[in-house]
Amino acid sequence: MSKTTVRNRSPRGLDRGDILNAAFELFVGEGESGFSVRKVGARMGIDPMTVLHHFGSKEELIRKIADRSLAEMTLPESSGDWRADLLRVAEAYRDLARRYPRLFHLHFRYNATGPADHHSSEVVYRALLETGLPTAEAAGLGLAFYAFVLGFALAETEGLLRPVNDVQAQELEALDIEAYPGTRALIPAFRTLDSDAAFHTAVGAFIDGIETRCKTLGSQHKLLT
Amino acid sequence: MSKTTVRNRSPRGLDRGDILNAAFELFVGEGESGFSVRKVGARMGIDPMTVLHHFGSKEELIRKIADRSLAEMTLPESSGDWRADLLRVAEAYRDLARRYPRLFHLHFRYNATGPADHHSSEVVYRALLETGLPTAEAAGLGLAFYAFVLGFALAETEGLLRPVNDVQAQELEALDIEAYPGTRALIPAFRTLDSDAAFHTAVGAFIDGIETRCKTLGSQHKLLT
DNA sequence: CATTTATCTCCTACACCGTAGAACGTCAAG
DNA sequence: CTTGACGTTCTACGGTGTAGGAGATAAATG
Repeated sequence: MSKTTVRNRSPRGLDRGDILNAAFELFVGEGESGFSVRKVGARMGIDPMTVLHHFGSKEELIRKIADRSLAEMTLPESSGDWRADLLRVAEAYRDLARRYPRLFHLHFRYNATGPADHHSSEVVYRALLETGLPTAEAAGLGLAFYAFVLGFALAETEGLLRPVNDVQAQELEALDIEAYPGTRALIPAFRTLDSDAAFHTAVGAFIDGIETRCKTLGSQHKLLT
Repeated sequence: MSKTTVRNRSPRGLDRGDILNAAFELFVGEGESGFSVRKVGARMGIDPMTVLHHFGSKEELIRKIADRSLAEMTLPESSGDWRADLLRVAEAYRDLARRYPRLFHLHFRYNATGPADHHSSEVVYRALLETGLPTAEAAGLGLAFYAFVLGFALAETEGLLRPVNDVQAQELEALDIEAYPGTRALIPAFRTLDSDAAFHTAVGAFIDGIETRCKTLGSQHKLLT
């Protein structure tokens, strides 16, 4: 019955987990462009090919790195208050993005292929089912909520929600006031932008919109019965 | 006055735009991982270093590629109906993502550093100002809307909104029904997922939520005066 | 015990990458 | 014509992922 023998301790005391840790740290520290299998090997004092032997390819190693960071996320359980649950999931992802900004874009690349982190998505789906929406809408809105949260978090790590500095403000001031009145009017707001406030307002708006949708469908349902 | 002499026709009839076109096609066809300066040179029958001479570095060439795809986007003008305007901007980005799926993630990377495509963001900002929200909220919600739209579009290109196939469905069926009742209940909905519907429902919900926010602030304002 | 077998680790080698630096050719201006 | 700026190419360097094979080591089997 020992077709696949997996050693828990390798000859040189190397553990897959140790290599993954080193790779994780390198990725977190240097970003994807500065990440290489050879550097991981160098950090561990082992041959690069040993790294690849344990993970198959660079691609799969990076996937494991992404999984590892997801595992560090502390997710709330469903509480029965679906609005609060959605907000907490969003906050959890945002926290993760802020903790590992150079890593976060991976969750778009890999989570996408199939819901890997079932735990957090379960919270989202359960919350949406609690609203009483039909399953088709709950599924679509659940995934869209996911995409929204990931999008906001990624945009934030990429700097989109940082207050604009003097140089950027002057660039915006240079825009034609006839063609860009809205942008011009908002320049002071961009300078003092509060990303926390933007996050909570936006997530709150989305949640409010879901609630509105429930009421709309609810009243339609009433009319039909 | 001819301090900087820029030839409109180079010795071999090469145009910066032609190189950019070739690079663009290569990127669209092969994706970022299959993209290289050397391949661009090969496609044009020129030395790779000539490519770099015109664009400075691979990084900047990719930035130009991203700009180029943005330029192809057809954006609506502000119509006075802010809800319709927001929806149209969202649709425009979603279209762009579907047209160039291997390219779209670049907009997260580069647009983020500063609102490059002022035209589309102007439509968004003007729409939000029309709602009567205070400028601080309009700015935050505008950027969040942007992030949401980019996030949805990127998630869609990465496959997050595709209907799950038999294999994926079986993976989900294997989840513990006690721990994952929500996910399990939605499996049929995931199999027949309609990404168009999800998009419109989600964007609609966000817009509804913004409207709710307006009313809330409006009534508060009434109370104070 | 000895022997086989599976696994781990390392080495070498290959094809590819971005790009610095210098050389060369070509064109417009003086 | 001379001069100088610019476009193009060549060469070379240090880096990359990883295929293939050779040893080393431990466990399974006789």
